[in-house]
Amino acid sequence: MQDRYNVKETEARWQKIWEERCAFKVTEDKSKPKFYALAMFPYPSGKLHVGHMRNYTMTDIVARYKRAQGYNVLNPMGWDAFGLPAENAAIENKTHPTKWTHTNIETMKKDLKIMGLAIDWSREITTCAPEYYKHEQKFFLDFLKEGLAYQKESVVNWDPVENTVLANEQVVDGRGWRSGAMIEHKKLTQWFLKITDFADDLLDGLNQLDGWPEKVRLMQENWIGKSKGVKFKFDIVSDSDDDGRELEVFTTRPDTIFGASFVAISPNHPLAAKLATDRKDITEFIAECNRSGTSAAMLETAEKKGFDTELEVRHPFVKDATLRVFIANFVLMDYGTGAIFGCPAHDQRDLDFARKYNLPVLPVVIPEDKDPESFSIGTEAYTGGGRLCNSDFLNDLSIEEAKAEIIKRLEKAEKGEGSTLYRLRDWGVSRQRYWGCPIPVVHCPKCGVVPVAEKDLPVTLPEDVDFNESGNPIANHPTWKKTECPTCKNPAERETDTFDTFFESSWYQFRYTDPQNTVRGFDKDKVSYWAPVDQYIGGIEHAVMHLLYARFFTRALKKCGYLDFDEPFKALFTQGMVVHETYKDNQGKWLYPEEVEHGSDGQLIKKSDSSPVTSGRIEKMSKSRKNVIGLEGVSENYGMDAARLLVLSDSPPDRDVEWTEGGIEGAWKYINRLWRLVTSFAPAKNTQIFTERGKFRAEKMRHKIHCSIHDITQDFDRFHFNKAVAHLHGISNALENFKAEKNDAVMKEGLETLVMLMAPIIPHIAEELWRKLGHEELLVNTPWPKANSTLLAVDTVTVAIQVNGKLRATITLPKDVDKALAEKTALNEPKIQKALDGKSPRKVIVVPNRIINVVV
RNA sequence: GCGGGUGUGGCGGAAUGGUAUACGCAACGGACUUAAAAUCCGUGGAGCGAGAGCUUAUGAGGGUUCAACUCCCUCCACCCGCACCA
Repeated sequence: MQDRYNVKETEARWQKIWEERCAFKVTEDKSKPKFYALAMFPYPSGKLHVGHMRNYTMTDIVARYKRAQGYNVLNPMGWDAFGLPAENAAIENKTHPTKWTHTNIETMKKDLKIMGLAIDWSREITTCAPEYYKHEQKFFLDFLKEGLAYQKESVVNWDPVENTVLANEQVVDGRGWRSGAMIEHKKLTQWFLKITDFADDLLDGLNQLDGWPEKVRLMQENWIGKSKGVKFKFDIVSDSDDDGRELEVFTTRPDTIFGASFVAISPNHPLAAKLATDRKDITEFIAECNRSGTSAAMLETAEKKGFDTELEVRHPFVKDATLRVFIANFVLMDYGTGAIFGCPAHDQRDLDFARKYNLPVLPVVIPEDKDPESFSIGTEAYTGGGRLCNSDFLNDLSIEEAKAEIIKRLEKAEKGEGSTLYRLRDWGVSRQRYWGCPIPVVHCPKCGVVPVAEKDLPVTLPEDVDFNESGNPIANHPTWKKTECPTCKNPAERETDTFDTFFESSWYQFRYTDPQNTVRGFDKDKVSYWAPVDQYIGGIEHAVMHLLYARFFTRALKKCGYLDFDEPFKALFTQGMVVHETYKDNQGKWLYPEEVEHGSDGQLIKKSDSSPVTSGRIEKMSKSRKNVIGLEGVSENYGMDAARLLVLSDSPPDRDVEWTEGGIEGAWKYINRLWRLVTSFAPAKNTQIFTERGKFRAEKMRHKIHCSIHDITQDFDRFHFNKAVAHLHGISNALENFKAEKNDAVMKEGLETLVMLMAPIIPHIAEELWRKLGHEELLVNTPWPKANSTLLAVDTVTVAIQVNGKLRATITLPKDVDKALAEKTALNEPKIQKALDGKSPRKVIVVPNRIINVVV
């Protein structure tokens, strides 16, 4: 028996052996079923901490488990290397983004390697490398040809002090995060991808994605936001009446037209701009609206404000009735026509607006059981069903009938038409930033926008840029943008915008299938063999944007002939985060967990000066709050197996898990228990004879062993890793108790099964114990155990007996016993007799092998 | 504001509408030890009771059912996303 498990030496040794034997390197092999397991790749932000571990551990389990089941498993890793933090670091630490990014990648790769993941490192990709991004520049040129990319004006957050475009997260309370200046809305010509061309297809495709969580599909469905309604035109009342100006609105509730009490347009509506030309107060109101950020959350939470333009429109169905036109800050130019009519009685926002500006509120839909005379609207709009009233020719119709009637009349009068609208907007991919992939087009004074010739790709980023100047460093570069027009050869300028970093992450899953290809993004045969990804694992925060963009990109690539399928990710799992307590010192500064300890009285104190420390909320591990646990320390003291075990134990994989000192201690103790259990096994050489009782216990043990195989296999298939850990405890506890039986054959079967079952979760110690049990072949090359169905079967079951739904007794019955016999046995049970207290049962419900409920 | 989710012992959590609290952590009692740590054995929702046992409990409040953590309605709290963070 070995006395102690040397975790550091053991983990390092097996990682070396796996690497030396290229255990996880894969190539296309048509003789085996393939399995593509993918973890969302990391942004190289600095150091890896245990908060990052969960995603990789779960993907690793899937990869190892599927491999044991005989699949040819692709499990790659790479770096989502473009992004804003690199530019912030450049400004703050004067480090060039290239250097900062590559240094971080190096550190994080080292961290990833000590986790002992079953990754094919030969396929590593880095998105900021020209070898990677040149292919997406080619894709963009293809998208241009296919009409999937185009330019239009769109609004950005503009910091007038820094002369730069700000991300929504860089706008704090309407001000730039660094300059503190009030931000402005500025219109820029930007590149867009036509994701809306695929709106219906992306929506329909969700039905086929049965390997995705229902909630993510719902979120995408809502994001696409298909809604049927009608677009129609109001005539604008004007003094010089004959110019016949019109205002087009979109509504999903044309049935409520008789309840309309105002019309509202977006501050960015062309009509608003037109009115502003000779009205200073309107210009000011629009400017005020534009001083909040551009994000939906900011716009929607801002106080609802309107400006009465004094303009009026004619009601389309009520002769001589007019509606006032407001400019309102809650009407979005991007959605519909940028103009709406407000029906306060049946829309809460319209009602709030109407009350504020004293506009009429007329109910036009009332619940079936209400009387139109007495029905009135207070502070809450009525959005339910019912029939029409106060609506002329619509009266007494249902909502659906009324909608149809209005559409019919509008179409007949050529004033409008039924139309389907999507909330989904085209994907704006232009970013006025340095650290991204350059958009490969040239602006020529004569030819206009001209794509860069394919032979001239990649358009690489200039290295010598200045981050101290305000504005976009590429645009500021003295020479980089100067080029000649690919068509007319006259002097021209390069596009200085770069791609949104979601561009890189929209196709990286395909690049992994052919990472070294210099000619094209990936080979069609290779992508056809490996893709789509069979199991994708990542955070719920990517539920909509990244995942929707990647789904769109796949369709766009299909249209350009790169591949033959629509969906990039067959199955998706969204894992919860690792959370940790936060600490602040008496100055209110965040402290790292290692700076804090418990004082003699149990209070938290700062190690350096014993000053008091307050513990804050348990939050997602993040550098800014310093509640991070580094990997090295954990690896040094407990090993990665213990860490992997901790992030999987207890909490279900899709919920958060808390990292605590006690938790890692507990995991470490269990690792050691497993070590002692297996290494203390010393088979006797002589033949053993067992008593009847011993044979019975051995039978029980074998039943437990095979139940464990069955349970844990099922747990892995269903992503119930926390239950797999619980079931591992189950079998190891049973084996510990069984030790006393001295039954070597059954004990060996049990221990070997245990080691095979633990392998995907805690691979290092499993490999070590497998060797200790006398196996020469690597455990990573050993097939997954199969449960013996005859050993799984049981002949008796415990059945609960309830009286009026309350548990009164349990009895043991033969499995699948006759219902009548079960009922009779239950009623004869003394405890039941007592509970019945002489009353006779009115009804007895027998659920076979489970429960019997006696109703009196 | 809109959309999506979560809520069960002291703690993390388990439970095809069918014995609520599996498994683990912490705690307590015991063994070993000069002692401690480690390890091993045992106890354990809460309340009442000497005890057999009874009552009560899955965020709050209603409902459906022989039976509800599970299904339905209302509410509360927290978390995620909202299009230039990744």
